[in-house]
Amino acid sequence: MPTFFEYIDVSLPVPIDRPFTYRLPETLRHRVAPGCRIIVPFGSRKLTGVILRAHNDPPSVTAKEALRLLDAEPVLEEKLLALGRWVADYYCAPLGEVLRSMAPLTGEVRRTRVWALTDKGHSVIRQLLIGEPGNDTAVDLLRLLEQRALSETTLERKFPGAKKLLKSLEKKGLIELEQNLAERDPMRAPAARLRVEFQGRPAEVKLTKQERELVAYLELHPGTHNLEELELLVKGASQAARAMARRNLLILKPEALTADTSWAKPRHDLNPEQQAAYDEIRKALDAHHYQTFLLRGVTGSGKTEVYLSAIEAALQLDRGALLLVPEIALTPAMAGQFHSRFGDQVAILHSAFNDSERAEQWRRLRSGLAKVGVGTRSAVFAPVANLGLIIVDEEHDQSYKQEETPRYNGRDVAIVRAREAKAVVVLGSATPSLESRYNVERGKSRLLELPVRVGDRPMPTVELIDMREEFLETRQNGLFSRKLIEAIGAKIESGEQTVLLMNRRGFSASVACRSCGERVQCVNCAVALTFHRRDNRLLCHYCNFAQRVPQVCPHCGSEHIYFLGSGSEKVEDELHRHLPRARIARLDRDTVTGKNRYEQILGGFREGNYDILVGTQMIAKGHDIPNVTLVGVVSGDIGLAMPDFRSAERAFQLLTQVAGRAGRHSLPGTVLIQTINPDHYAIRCAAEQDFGKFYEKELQFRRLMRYPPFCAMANIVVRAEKQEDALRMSGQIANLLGMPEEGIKVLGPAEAPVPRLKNEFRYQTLIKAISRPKLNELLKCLRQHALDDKWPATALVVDVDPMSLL
DNA sequence: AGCACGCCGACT
DNA sequence: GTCGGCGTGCTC
Repeated sequence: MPTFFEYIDVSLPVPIDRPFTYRLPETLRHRVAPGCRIIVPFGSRKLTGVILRAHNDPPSVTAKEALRLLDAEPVLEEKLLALGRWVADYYCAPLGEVLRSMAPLTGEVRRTRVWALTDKGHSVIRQLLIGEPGNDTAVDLLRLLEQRALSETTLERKFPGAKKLLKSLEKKGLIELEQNLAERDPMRAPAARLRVEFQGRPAEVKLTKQERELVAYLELHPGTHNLEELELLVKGASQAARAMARRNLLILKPEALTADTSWAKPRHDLNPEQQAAYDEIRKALDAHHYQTFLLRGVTGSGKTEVYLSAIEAALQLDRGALLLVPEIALTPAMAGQFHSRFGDQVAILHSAFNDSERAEQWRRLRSGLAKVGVGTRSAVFAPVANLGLIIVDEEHDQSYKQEETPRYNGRDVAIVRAREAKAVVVLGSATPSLESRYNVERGKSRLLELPVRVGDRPMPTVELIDMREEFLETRQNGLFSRKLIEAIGAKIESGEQTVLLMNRRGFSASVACRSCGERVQCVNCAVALTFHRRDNRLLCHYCNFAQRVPQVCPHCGSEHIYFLGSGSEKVEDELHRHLPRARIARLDRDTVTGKNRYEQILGGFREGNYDILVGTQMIAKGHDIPNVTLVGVVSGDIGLAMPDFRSAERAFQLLTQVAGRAGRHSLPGTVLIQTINPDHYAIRCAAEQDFGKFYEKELQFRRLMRYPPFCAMANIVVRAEKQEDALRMSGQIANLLGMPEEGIKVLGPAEAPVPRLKNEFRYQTLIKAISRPKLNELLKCLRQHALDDKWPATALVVDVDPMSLL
């Protein structure tokens, strides 16, 4: 093996599924290795890619020279690179895009384009300076650029309408656009993630009023401060601090991930069921074999304690561990729990972190400083050394599936990664996915059960309320049954709290015309707009398009507009009417506006500032709220009618999870589910809290219909702005799949459930295959066809193992 | 996906 | 006449 390489093959984050060959400058020839990131010229751009191979085979085309190596050590070590290849192959995604979503550091280098003076520009401005002070914008602009190259946005802010001016100056050859590879400026991080360090009054510098105020405060309060908190105490602190940091008058550094340890629970002993589950996991860890476990524990059965003990066991064996959690579960409180147990050995990986924060966590794991990674979906790629254990909490959760290319499922990637690493996987859930549960029957996974709640707390009692009967008895088509209102009222009297699920946001589901029956639809999507009363607008829940409520019907001009169906906003509203004294909080995407709003609202509820928490499915996954003894479900039916083979499973999971919010501490809980389908098995099984029965029923349906887990499935969507293009392409799909071979079943192509989305027409085809390789082969054919026929890069969407068909 | 190059309508 | 619209084609 030569130690000098002239060429490298680089995978780039572009939808062109092949590596590109570059020549290495002399200085880099002995320093490169597969898995390192490198900056290369690509067309007129500069891109960061990952080196796949270093070699000495001259390419057929002349190779450009690579620009800059970013890593001395591979950022994606061999096994992770192999995992990336597996993901690209299995999910039919370009390798470059897979690697981009694996290595968070790719974004560390930001591409900016800035306007800079040309040599001619420099000389022109010098001549002008000799003359009179200019009063024309072009001159001012050039003078500004003489000091520093600036981005178009910055210039536009200083000189409104600068865009035109810039173009004409470019024509005159005075300025040019320059590629600027700026390292991400830490000072631009949000205030919440910055800490101010002050070292005493600077000597003899002019400060603005705001800066003086900031200095005054810092002098009175020595030590370091979080910039966001400072902002609340000193007006304009953020701006002043940033300005001062640029002049080196104080130091701004990224906030260390200080965990909130106030929520850490003392370690308690495992109960017999937990101990038994732990023992099994421990045995597998000791054996150093690959093994998957399905840990099915009812809500409140203490799965987390088992996780913590298992991680401890892995650490004792000197192996690393990964814990994956759903998006919504990774909160400071959760991070705190792990921090207090494992200290600095934990690295927290969250998609909301910016690149430098993520890079820091990656480095800690890679260097072995941290041995436990805790994070959301993409954390499955975290460089944990000597990986021994991967835990996937709430494994059924939809957020493990990435809904953009590469459309991987973090849970499934975890299993593949563990198999290669001879590691143990623990999939935990109160409501496992059908696939995972079925894998137990197939012998691919071992079942561990926690059938009772910790501390012998009883399961909540669940009652169905038949809203059809309610209507017959009251002749009123209200949102709430008498029973639910009475129950909530009683809880307010006794000082206990209620959680109320309404799984649709907004005020009313749609707006329709009494005269012609048409519903008001989104201009971009084939979807009814939802009325949001707070801002008195109609909103599209798919593309966020908003419009005023029309006075007359847009179709027939009639004035008889009316509102249909209800959402969480209306639930809150009507609740105020029924229970005027109740203090109500609402938790949905409309009220959770900022990063902290979710915690704020939930925190306020936990502290007892509210009697009732109304919300969408967000509340089903929230944290333990001790004083909640009543859970109400306004409509258990929403979602059941969705054209999706998983709708029953999802309804069951949601109802079971939300029911689990009731009575988790010393008080027993009650759950009231309103429904017009009380006989539907998903609803009945949820009411009986009987996962086993639901599993049997649902499995029967899936087997009959040959849905997963009884087939390998993919959803093919073609999309185009023009309907004719979309139709043409889907016609070709139909031709290609017209005579499917044995073991392949094709449904479609047909209009997608939302035929128009974000201004694109969409047609979809479901493919069910008896074997995974057959499916994969077929999908490769389709992709090849799209390539040969020169379809636009985004026209074909291949979703392997789809979670949602929308 | 970007981004450049290239060919047709409304403006100084 | 030009500016600038976005269709088409390439990226080692």
